[in-house]
Amino acid sequence: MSDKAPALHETLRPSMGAAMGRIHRLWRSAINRAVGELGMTEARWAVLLHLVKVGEGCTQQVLADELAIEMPSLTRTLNQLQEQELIERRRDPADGRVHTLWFTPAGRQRVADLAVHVAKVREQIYQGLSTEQLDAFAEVLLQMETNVRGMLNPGEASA
Amino acid sequence: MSDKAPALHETLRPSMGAAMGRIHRLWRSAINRAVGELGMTEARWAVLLHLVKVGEGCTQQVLADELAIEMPSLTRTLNQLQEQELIERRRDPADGRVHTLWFTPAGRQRVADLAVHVAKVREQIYQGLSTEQLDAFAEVLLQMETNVRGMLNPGEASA
DNA sequence: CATCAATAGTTAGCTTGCTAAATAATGATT
DNA sequence: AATCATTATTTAGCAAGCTAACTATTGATG
Repeated sequence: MSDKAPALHETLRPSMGAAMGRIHRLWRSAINRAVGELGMTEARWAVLLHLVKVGEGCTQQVLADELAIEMPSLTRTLNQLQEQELIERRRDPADGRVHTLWFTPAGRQRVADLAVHVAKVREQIYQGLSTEQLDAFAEVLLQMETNVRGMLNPGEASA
Repeated sequence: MSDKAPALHETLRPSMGAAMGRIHRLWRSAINRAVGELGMTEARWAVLLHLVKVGEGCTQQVLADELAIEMPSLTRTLNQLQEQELIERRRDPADGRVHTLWFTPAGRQRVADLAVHVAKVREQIYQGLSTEQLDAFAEVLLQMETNVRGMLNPGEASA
């Protein structure tokens, strides 16, 4: 018993970034499967979800930052969502460079429909995990996101 | 005190999948920045790292599953690594369909060099988090990975 | 008010994920 | 031995991330 197997974190912690990568790919695949029939992909769903989160009327810049994707990626996905008539861009009368983003009525309805499907995937991924575990997990995610954002943008206030 | 703000997990837990997506993108960006000078990308680094993990001599199939990517994605990245003379494919004499994967001496050295750079990123991402938090986090990651893999491949033993 | 740097968004083209279909080798069955 | 399904890998082409470079608008400065 003097030389027992290394503790979990000793073997896993070095590659938790890679683990998040794997889980993200697997999860994306599960979401794509769940929402595909509604003409949706994980990328499009993520945009809709984050638009709910930051609130209608925001700029593309703000939404891209919230999603942690670059503007050109967002532009393409917004084009698709606009094509599907789920969102619309409106020029800001106060600043001609800016587009603000809004749901169409169909878009708002679609978000509600999708949320049901996504919730099912969520439940399955959380299986076997306690509320305490999930809370602790959420807290670490928050801290990590703050840390990486700070690392990539060294000269920025965090709020 | 009857109507206080919702607990952290109440607001965050619904979108932890999205949070992992954001963190993965941000982390990938940080890794790309850290290893770019060595002619490396996060995708290539991940392949090297997982080849260390599963061990030389494994098949592409096994490595792809471990990485949670599809075979065609792996094929392309292996081509690049072979081009850089960091790994080599050997035909399995016992089964002509199979390629087994091996590091070149340069490849083994490169992994060691890269690990140093990646470790620096890791330290920054783990800032402000205790050993206990990271252990708990690792455990939840493990469970989630098991859950999603099970969800995507319903008819498979897990080990 | 003319110019010039900064900002929001787009376009073009690369990387790396994916699925579908092709190729090649194996193993089971007649 | 000939055929046929299965398995490992590759090829081809789409999806969605990225950077670099472009356009249009703003706002600051001479």
